[in-house]
Amino acid sequence: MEILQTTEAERIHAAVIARALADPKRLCVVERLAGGERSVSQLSREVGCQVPNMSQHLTVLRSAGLVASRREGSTVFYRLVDERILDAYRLLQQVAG
Amino acid sequence: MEILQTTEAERIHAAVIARALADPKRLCVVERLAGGERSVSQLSREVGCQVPNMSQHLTVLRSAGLVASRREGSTVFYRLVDERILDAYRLLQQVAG
DNA sequence: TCACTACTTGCGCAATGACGCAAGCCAGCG
DNA sequence: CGCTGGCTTGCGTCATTGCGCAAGTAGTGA
Repeated sequence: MEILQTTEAERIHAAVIARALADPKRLCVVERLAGGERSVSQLSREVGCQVPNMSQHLTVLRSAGLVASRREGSTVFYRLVDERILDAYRLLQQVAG
Repeated sequence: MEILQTTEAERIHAAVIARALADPKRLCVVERLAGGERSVSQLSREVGCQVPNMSQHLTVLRSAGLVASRREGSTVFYRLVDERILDAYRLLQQVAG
């Protein structure tokens, strides 16, 4: 089965991804973005937190490379960068189940 | 594709799993355990940390339900509970790559 | 320019996490 | 018994995280 990675740098990078997914609200964001891009205010309403807090969560997700943003007028839309994030999330759920 | 989960409890549970994987040393432990069960002292040697520290990391992994332990004499062996953890880890690496 | 909306950033606080070190626990052995 | 090896637990410290609130920035339109 294996070929699990070797270098410390790779482990650190994977840990950053895991850390980004290690919060219920951020997982909720991922769920929403699975349905297409959303603005910050839209996400903060749907997830149920204040806009500054949502902005911070999105910063975490973006610096982990999981989401990207696009500006349209004064509105910023976020989207998932890689569909495999959803596969990873699903696996987490399965292991959790 | 979706049907990503709905309830807050499920998200919290998935977040606990992600948090358990959100540390390079714990990922290293997962890698080692992919090759079969290991004792605490063995893991602490291979991963490169002190035994008490390793014990704590293993506690985190166990309370997330990712590993289980077995006692043989005075030695405690840990093993992976679910092979899908490795799939999840591999996906994290792929997204990271 | 002014006002308004949308978002980001800074700050302070309480909570959590990782680590080292010391102490405790438990099984096996003399 | 005590002693030793293998683990766990407790404690103190320092860094990080999530959050609320206030302030700052940027685009839009009157």
